[in-house]
Formats: sequence, C-alpha cells, structure tokens
Amino acid sequence: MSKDSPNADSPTTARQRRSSDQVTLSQVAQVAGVSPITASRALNYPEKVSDSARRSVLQAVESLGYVPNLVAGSLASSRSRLIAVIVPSLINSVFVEVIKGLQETLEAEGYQILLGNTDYDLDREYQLVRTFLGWSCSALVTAGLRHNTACHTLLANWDHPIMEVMELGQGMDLNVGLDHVAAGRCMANHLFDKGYRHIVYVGARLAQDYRASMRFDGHKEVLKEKGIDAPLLELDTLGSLQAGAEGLAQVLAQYPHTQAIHFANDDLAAGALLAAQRQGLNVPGDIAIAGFNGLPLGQHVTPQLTTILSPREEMGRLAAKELIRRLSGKNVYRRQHDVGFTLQIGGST
Amino acid sequence: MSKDSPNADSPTTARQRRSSDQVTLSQVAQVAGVSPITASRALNYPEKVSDSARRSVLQAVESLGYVPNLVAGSLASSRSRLIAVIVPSLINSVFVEVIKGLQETLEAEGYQILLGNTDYDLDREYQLVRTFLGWSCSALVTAGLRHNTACHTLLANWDHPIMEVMELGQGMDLNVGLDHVAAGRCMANHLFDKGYRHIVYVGARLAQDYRASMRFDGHKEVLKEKGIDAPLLELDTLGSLQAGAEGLAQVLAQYPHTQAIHFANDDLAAGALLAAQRQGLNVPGDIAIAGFNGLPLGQHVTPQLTTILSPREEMGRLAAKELIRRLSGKNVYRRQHDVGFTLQIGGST
DNA sequence: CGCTATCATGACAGCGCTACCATTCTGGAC
DNA sequence: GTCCAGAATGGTAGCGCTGTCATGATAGCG
Repeated sequence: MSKDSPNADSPTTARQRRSSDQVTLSQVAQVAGVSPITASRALNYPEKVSDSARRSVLQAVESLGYVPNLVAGSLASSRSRLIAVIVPSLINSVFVEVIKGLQETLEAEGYQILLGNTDYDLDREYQLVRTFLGWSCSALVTAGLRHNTACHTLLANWDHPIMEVMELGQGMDLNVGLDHVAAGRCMANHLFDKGYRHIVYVGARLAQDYRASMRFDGHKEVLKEKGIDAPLLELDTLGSLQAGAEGLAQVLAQYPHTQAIHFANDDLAAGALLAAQRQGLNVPGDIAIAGFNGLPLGQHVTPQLTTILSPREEMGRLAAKELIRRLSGKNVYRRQHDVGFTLQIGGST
Repeated sequence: MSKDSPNADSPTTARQRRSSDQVTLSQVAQVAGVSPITASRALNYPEKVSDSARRSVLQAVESLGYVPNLVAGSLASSRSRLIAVIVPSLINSVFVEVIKGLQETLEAEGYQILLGNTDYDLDREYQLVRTFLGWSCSALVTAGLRHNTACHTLLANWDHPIMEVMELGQGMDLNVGLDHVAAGRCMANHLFDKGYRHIVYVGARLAQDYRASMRFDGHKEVLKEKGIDAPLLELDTLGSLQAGAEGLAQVLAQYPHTQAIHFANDDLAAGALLAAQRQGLNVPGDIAIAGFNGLPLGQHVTPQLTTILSPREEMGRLAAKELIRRLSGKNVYRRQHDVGFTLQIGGST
C-alpha cells in the first residue's frame, strides 16, 4: 500500500504465478527488520528468539494483517495440527457428543477437526481416511474397531496416532470406549431381576450399528443362562422416536405376551414410551421399557426411562487428552481406556 | 520396491530432509512411464490425457498405494477443497442438523469440512476464521450475521465465498436463512388468536442466542400492537429440557396469571411440557406451551407441541448447493435465500 | 587471554505438487 | 505439399513456509 509497487524490485522473475495480494511471512520479516526464518520462529517458537525480535515481528504481523499460510507450513514441516474425525452418523446425537468432547479439548490445544461422515459405510470410511491422510493429519479418530481391509492396511502403515473410540477392544493403536456386550448383559440382568421373563430386544439396522448388536449378544447370553428365550426385533429405519413407536407396535403384534422391551437406544425407547402413553398403556405395568445411552430426554419423560448411561462427552475428552499426550511425544500412555457405564434405573421397568 | 534404491540417482543433494517413505506423484509417474505433470493431470483432469496414459497412471497409483498429498497440491494451486464451517454450539442439535445438510452435499462433491465451534464467542469466531483462512479454504460457512469488527474486516478482504446461514438478512456475501422476527410474530399471533392474553416469552442466554431474542422482538411487536404486555423471562442456563422445567416453575412463580408460555425453542418447551405432566398440570388447560424448531421430540409428546418448523437440514443443503454453484464458477446465483418456516399447531396451545 | 558452550540469527534448500508456457505431434483445409 | 488448429505432453519455476546446518555474538572457564 505505502510502497509504489512491491514487485518492481523483482526483475529476474519473468512471470508472476498469481499476484496474490496475500501477505507473506517474508513481508512481515522485512517490515520487522529480521530474516524470514526468525519471523517464523517468533511465531512458532517464541522462546527461541530475543524479546526485541519477537516484539517487532508481532507488531509487523499486526500492522500488515498477516495470516499465516498453514498449508505452506504443513508442507514444509509435514505437521498439520489437523485431526481427522470420522463418525458413522451425525443424526445420532451420541456421536455428536463425542465430537463435542473431542472438539473442546483439541481446539484448546490449537488443533482443528476435519470431520467425516461415513453413513455406516466402511468403503466410504476408507475413502475418507485416504483423503485425510492426504492432509497429513496429526492423528485420526474413528468410531469403532471395524474397518475394511484396504482401510486397515492403509492405517497400519501410517505413522501417526490412531484413536478408535466408542467400543472397547483390541484396536490398531489407541482405544477409548466401553464394553457393549457387558452393557447388554447388565440391562438383561436388571430386567430379569425385576421379574420379567418375556423380554424382546428391539434394535434398528443392527448390521450397521453393530455396537447395538453386541449389546444384544450380551443380552442374549444372560437370558440363555437363565434358560429364557431372547427374541429379537430388527427395524430397518434408523433409531428415532418414530421408529421406537413402530417398534412398540410391532412387538405388541408379534409377541403379545411381552413384559419388557430392551431397546437398543434411548431414542427408540423414549419413542416407544411416549407412544405407549398416547395409547394409554401403563409403563411398566403393561409393558416395561429400557434403553441405552442416558439421553436427557429419557430422564424427563414420565416414568423416567431405565437406561444405561454412557459417558459420551467424557469419551471424547479422554480420547483427545490421550491423543494430545501422545502427540506431545510423551510415550507414557495406556493404549486402552475403559470409560465404563452406569445402569440408571428409572420408573419404566 | 522393484528398483534397487530410488535415491541412488540423486547424487547432488547432500542431505535428505525426511526419508519419508511416502510415495510421491513423481514415483507414480516414473512407474507409469510419463512425466509428473501428466500423472497429475491424469488424476485431476482425466479428460485431458490420453486413455493409455490415464490407464497406466491409475495402475501405478494402485500398485504403489499412492495417496495424494493434498497439502502440497493446495499450496501449489491455492485451492483446497476444504470448507470451513463455524457454528456457535454443538449441543444445540439445530446446528448439527445444518452441518449434516452441508456435509452430505459437500462430501458428495469432494469437499471436506473443517469444523469450528465458537461457543457463542465472537472473539473465538475471529480466531477460528483466521486459522481457517490460513488453510486457504475454498469457502466459509458461518452461523449468523453478527461478527466482531476484526472478523468482519478479515472476511471483507477475503476473495472466497462466504455463506452466512440461520438468519435472513443483509450478509457479507451469500445468505441462507429464515426471518426470526417474522417467526416470533407468527407464534405470537397464533397465541393471541387462540385467545391467550397473558403470555410470557421464555428464553435462555438471549445475548448469545440473539436469534431467539429476534423472535422475542417479533413476539413483542405483535403483543404491543394488540395492546398487551409482553413479559420476558430469561434463563441463564443454555436451552435444555432441564432449563425448560425450571423456566416453567419460574413463570408460575413470577407470573401466576400466565395462560401461555412462548419458549425460545423446543428443548425448553418440551422440558416444560414434560415437567407440567409430572406436576399434574393440564396442558393447554392450565397452561399453554409453544416452542420453536420442530424437533422430533415435540411431535411425540402428548399433547403434541405447537411449534414453528424450521427446515434445518434443508438450510444446510441449500447453502451447500449455492456454494458449490458459486465455486464452479457459475455467477448466476441469488445472494439471499429465505427458507421460510411453518407454524405447526399441536395440542399444547 | 584463548578456548569452548550457549544463544540468536541467517542462508539455503526443498516439502510435493501444479500453473504456465513451450514443444511436439496429429489431421484436416486449401 | 504447406499451413494451421488442436490435442497431448513435458520443462521450468515456483506456492510460502520450515528443517538443517553454519555463522556470528555472547558468556563462562581455567
């Protein structure tokens, strides 16, 4: 602005690629009266330069309105402060809460989130992973331990932290989650202890939401041990209040003797509970209802929903903390973290 | 792999920076028997190279397991296929639904989302914008039309599309949203028409959630026109079922003659409705309740919640489509899109 | 006072890719 | 056969930044 023309004194270069009014670090350095590399250090490693240098650089940054080009920085350093987060769904608030936990912890440390959504499709996951590796992300967070082989190979050869969340198990690298089979067992035991003997498990798209199917496995194990049948009703719409209402109707039609329904999640359970109310059914007198997740909704309906509380935001925060610890070079970490769960007994069972 | 050592024939370079086992485009080109630039074109502009060249490049990519370095590509082309999305909150499902709409449309076009959360803090927003501009994002989506001056200046000088969503108005560039004042008016009119005269508006943190306060403005206007008082109760916890229950209690205590409560959103309204049920209050007989958003929850409680349906995913999809259109160079677009809203009358009023 | 350890700074090269221009090669019009 | 349009390909030179090493300045030691 003040100078006549900034490229008048660069006679050698025959052509400019892009005039690109963007302020560069070199310009900042020039204004500050230091070399570009010192300007770089002043911004990235402030403790490595003298006070005076740092001050003049910061002042130049301010006056020029310099915005660092992170793309160039990442290319040069092959570090990006970008964390890839891949989830199967954004409709399901559970994943959003995990993202929230990740987000607040990672942003505080100056990391940004690159968000990907697989829609429960492992091939899509592979594509996303490829793209994200191309961004030389510092780490990758993915929901679940199951991946297709291409994805597995790609990640196995990747030399950055990988964090698999939601479920507990032998992962590729780091893992923060809970034991879904145990959660399923826990609820089944509760229902049995309450005296229910005709119990139906209702889930939605279990092939995709395989964690729900792991809970069913636990549920089935327990009932089998007790010598009881464990019928399963699978809905083919994704979990929602509406689907829960339909689930209730189908159970009543197909299994009229049912005393209790163990829903794969709280959305379904709450939907069924509200539908039961609309139909004048007594919960738990006519039918008991249990869910999974501990969504706020379940705590506000009457009767309060019996559910299993999973610490979702906490899972995100813990995962983020472990990643940060790992990324700061500390090797002291546990590969696996069990965040546990809590049976929350309401009036619905 | 097949060759002895790829860097044996680069004798001039004294030192290697990082050995970086990463496969580069040059290696792909070498294997494919073409120049690097042709390999680049084969991947980015397939129609610009011959069939044979394209085939051999793709085959080389496959066999080497090449993953393009998007950071380098972005630096060279100053395009990134990254879209910054900045929202004030992830707890509020409304923003998540907009993100979902954006996400599914943008991912289909090969764009990735860089997600930022301001926690309703405009200074934080500015920081995020700075960071995201540093990634040379192709475009930026932000919730709302209000920004601090630094942010405004920064964005005004930025030469990429900016999309402001959620509320309708004179934005910086593109805008997709709805008229919140009109929505507030709409609901107030409905309540008046239903015969209610003692109506309290209940919101949470209106200074932050200023869109809720715009709805209150509309609400107030209408009641003023009718010559009625428009008391406001502001909660200082964020919108949630719990807060709604508290809001109900406070209204009953402070304004015992209240006939109807106009809540700033469905979370609050549903929380109040469920709380009313727990307390044996008749809705709408003892107290009428209305919300805003049209969350599924409101449609499943009994009585069904009267609310205003806002097309949130649709807003995200439309915003994404407009951005894509703009990014593909088409200049034919409307700067402003009103997605409208629908009054949904349930049994709660 | 000379020697080495430490700090602050700078020169250089290069991260992996693509924009730009130049070149070659084809095929058709005349 | 000449000329030119157009397609396919390649060479060169960066994009803006930071890792690596080298240098100069300062301090610490016997």
